[in-house]
Amino acid sequence: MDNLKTENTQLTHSIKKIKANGVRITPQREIILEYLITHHIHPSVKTIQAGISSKLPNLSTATIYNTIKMLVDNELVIELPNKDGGIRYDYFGVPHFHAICENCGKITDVFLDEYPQIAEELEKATRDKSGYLITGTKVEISGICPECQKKLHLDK
Amino acid sequence: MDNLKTENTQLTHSIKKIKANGVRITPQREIILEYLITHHIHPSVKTIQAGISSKLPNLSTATIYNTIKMLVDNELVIELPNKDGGIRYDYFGVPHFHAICENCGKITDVFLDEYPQIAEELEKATRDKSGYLITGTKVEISGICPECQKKLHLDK
DNA sequence: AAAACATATTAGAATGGTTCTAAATTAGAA
DNA sequence: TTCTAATTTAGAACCATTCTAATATGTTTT
Repeated sequence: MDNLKTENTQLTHSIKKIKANGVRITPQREIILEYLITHHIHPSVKTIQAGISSKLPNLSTATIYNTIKMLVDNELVIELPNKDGGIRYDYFGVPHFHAICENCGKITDVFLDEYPQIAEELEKATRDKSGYLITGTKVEISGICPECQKKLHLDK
Repeated sequence: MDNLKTENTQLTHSIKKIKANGVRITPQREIILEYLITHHIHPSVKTIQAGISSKLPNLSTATIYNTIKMLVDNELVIELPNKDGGIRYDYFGVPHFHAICENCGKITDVFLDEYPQIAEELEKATRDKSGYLITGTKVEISGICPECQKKLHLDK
């Protein structure tokens, strides 16, 4: 497993980064962070809670929300609010954007070599035209995923 | 006012488009649509309700939600879910993207000549890499707006 | 123009994700 | 080890959105 080493490295680096900002590391925080680094399913709070319930059976939802807020503040995680009022989360190690299925809600990562340049171009335009101080860019493509195309008989 | 003619045209065209899809035009629907065409403030449902309360004092929130759903289905309006659990709406006449202020929540339109090409490039990559059937693209740049930069003493 | 019917509107209740609160616990510094 | 501020917890509160069932209305047909 090549991923394992990478993910361990990411965990170590992320924890270092958090500590450097004067934030305490608790077992809850480490386990939530590890879950996000090792699960690229853009989980909701509920999904995270279910995913680590064996390790932390008494974990409060408030703790998950607090931890995520901390991770967002430390620029390790981004929030993906959806139309159903919920929010899903994404450990943002490598820059990428998202395709979201309008039928089943699945979120798919899209990695594109040119993406960082494109994001920079959009950010520059925003800076120039609106005077914003930019902190981040999010691209979301809506559509129907291959599985749902089949289900809905939309496939060729 | 050059805008006035444009906005009237947009209203007429939008209503025609809706009717063509077999949807009834009611006073509520027309007033909500007109409000969205003439107010580029990315309003929430509450803001819309307040904005047209003089014309429709007894308007139910359910009607606003229903109307917006219809307008989204007819591709006249896009939804902008935010982190606070609310959704804001945008009449999407001319393609553009958004800058959102992390401090005050304001959403600012950014118009860029190259944007349609950039969106197409991102959509092509998504089609090729993920097999999605694409229906739309959303770009959101996070940052601090000029006013909040001043408030927060972040200005140069 | 009137009747008929499917569709839309309304008020208020229900839902459910997120935030708040106050008490108990704990990480990390001294 | 002791201390203290930060964190966690359980559950209540909040609030945007959705649902429901009764009422009203826009279109089509006669």
